[in-house]
Amino acid sequence: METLERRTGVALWRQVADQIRQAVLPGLGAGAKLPPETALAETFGVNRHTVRAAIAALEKEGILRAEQGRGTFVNDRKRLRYPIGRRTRFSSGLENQAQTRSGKLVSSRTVPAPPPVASALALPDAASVVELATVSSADSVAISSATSWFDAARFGTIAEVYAETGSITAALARLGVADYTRKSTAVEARHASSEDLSLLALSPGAIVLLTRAIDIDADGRPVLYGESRFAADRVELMIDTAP
Amino acid sequence: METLERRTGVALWRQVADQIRQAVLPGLGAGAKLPPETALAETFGVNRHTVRAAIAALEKEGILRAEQGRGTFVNDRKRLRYPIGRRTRFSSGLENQAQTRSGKLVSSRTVPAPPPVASALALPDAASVVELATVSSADSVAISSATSWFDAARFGTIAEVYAETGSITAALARLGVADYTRKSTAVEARHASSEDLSLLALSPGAIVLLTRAIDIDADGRPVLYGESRFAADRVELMIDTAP
DNA sequence: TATGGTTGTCTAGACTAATAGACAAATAGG
DNA sequence: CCTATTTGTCTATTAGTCTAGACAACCATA
Repeated sequence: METLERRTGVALWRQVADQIRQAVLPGLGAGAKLPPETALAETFGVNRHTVRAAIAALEKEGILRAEQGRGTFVNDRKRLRYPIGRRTRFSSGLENQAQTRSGKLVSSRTVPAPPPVASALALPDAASVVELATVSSADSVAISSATSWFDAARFGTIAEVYAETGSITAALARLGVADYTRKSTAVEARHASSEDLSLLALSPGAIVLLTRAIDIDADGRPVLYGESRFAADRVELMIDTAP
Repeated sequence: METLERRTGVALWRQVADQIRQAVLPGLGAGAKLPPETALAETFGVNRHTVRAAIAALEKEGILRAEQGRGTFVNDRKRLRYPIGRRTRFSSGLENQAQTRSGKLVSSRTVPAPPPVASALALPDAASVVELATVSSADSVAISSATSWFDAARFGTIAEVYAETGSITAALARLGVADYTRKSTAVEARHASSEDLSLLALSPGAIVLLTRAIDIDADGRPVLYGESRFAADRVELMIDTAP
């Protein structure tokens, strides 16, 4: 617990905040009272002001709430479980966990396929692809920010259709893809970029889960290559490996 | 190129180092030459000395090598792809990507099952379980730190057997589980705890991919519940959703 | 209402991080 | 052998982080 490292480029208050978030909070229920600042300062071996900076950061993230004279308390914030399997769909995957789900088009453009995209979609190198930037939300909380690429020859109008429907599944259906399945998913984790910070309304230093996925139609043809960045403090990925 | 965030408790030189490691190096092969410090400073929008601090950190990590008068070069160390599917195994999953794989027992103890463990293993609430803390490495680089729980009534001696073999698969085989498959896997991402920082030799602020998994035997009985924490800068998870 | 416990605010000083500029030292190429 | 390029070292200044102490503001409760 008290293993903080100095002179490593990460401020002590941020290390304390990270440890409180992941080590202290899981042991306490929602609404529980945090130990007083002086006690935390002693257990972490830092000054009380350093603990205060950590708590202020966690307060801005919305997971703590300090009340003068009473103490500091844990806000309830459970993570959504986002299922990933052969039939991965944003909306239906969260339908039991959120009242409303929505997708918003941030931007779209048609570009020559970058090499990894061309290879994922099995297109020639200079092929034209539609690039969609979207943000998906559940109960009006932004969950993920995604960039998706589609073969422009086959799905040239998908941006307009997505803007109307707010759903990839619905947009593909209207463009003739009755069904599609997940071919592969890779997962990484990194610090959120400044763009994702604003799209997902995160605080600096926040983590995103990044998935890179290929979806194929019933004939096995790739229809979509996408990179999704999930706010790691709002979502966990539930991987379904059932046959 | 991503923008840098100021006043977030993470020093600019560390952010630059993280971005060079994650974004710049994958685009360059082993032995490639990095752009000169002045050019990097300009693209990142920081002072040359800040870039130098970042390069010095990456040099200490062993992934860069600066030579006066010539330039700075990549020592290559690409991310491993760790496959997750119905038959997830540490060693065989990485056999094509690393010369040597090994598992080391950090500690073990027998405890009453915490509620989530009992529920995952389908055991009564007060059942006794063996808790194993292990670190797995590939080519002598620590890849993941794991905590695994086993029914003590069935696998009471697994700690000793694991310590000998360095492999969960081998240990289970010797205890009568000829085969097992992955029932479920959940993936989260978080900042590394101080314990994982030291076990995985990471720098503070580093990210880990956390998987929580249940493995079952041929009869469908849970044999193991485990939490693995992968160093996110060394591994990506490759999810196999094939039938 | 008096008291002890807790968070909020302020000041001050030591240390770390970031910027800026100048020049030395080593290398590669003409 | 020059010259341009690149990394290495040094000094100085400004901004941010951490520590230390003191006290105010607020709350619960005896």
